[in-house]
Amino acid sequence: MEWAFADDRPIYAQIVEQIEMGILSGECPAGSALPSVRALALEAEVNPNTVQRAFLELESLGLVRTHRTSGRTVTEDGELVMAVRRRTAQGRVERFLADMRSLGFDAAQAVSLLAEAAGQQGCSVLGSEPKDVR
Amino acid sequence: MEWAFADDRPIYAQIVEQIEMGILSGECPAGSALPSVRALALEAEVNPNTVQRAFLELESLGLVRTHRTSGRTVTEDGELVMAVRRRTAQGRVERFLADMRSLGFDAAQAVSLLAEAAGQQGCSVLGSEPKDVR
DNA sequence: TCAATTGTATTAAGTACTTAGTACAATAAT
DNA sequence: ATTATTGTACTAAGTACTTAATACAATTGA
Repeated sequence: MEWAFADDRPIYAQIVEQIEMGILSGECPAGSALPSVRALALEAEVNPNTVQRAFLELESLGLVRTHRTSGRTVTEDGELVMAVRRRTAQGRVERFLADMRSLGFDAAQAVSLLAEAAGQQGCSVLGSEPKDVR
Repeated sequence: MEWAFADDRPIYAQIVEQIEMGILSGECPAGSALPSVRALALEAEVNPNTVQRAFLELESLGLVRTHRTSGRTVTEDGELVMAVRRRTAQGRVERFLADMRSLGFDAAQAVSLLAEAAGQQGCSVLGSEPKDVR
């Protein structure tokens, strides 16, 4: 993992998101070990307290389990992981549509632009006048 | 405008974004007047200093002009507005693709999910196993 | 001319995030 | 048993964001 952080959001929140994504995408399989608080703090070059806070949130989400003195592991509840993944994906989709609507692109145009960027065909509507979708 | 703010990002940044979107979408036409610092502070129920800071950033973006004692107006540089709109839209598209990739969806699946949510047809891949796209 | 409105500047205080440094309890490994 | 590693807890300090409360300069408009 790279552990690069933007400065427009708390670091602990970005650690939560990056680990969560690793779990949801299957990069960190169910039951696999996570780095210790101190090890991750060294690797990501942040304070141990910040890592601790991130882990606490991941536990409250149910995605991570703590074993008193033998570190943390990814949850083995595959159902939960899949449910969170579905919900997160749905949220991203809706946020994208809302963002594009704010920019004056309707849903069909958003799909076109995405398909185009995804390497599929599609004529560009990027230069078109904004639609009034309010 | 509604002026609702999330608590995970500075308020001034959210004001910048909402006004910027209004300009980029054409809701606030070129040359149109913007509310005064005090008026917007009242309307959005935030401190005038916070509004002032947001306006300063909009000016540095070139989207807003200040007239010493007669308020602020949207820039009349239509070329700039369109350029920013294109760049912003492209950024949203790329962020969405990156987010979906982190969740284990490839570009084609991202397009499918978006088309589905946009009201068009398309079979759901939301429940599928994550693809390893790293 | 005069009052109101506008942008702007300043100081002070409170909260959240982050870092630094230290310490303790529990358990795994030797 | 002893050592090392783990999670956890705590205090202190610095920075950024926000609010509050004023104040001043410039210009508009009656």
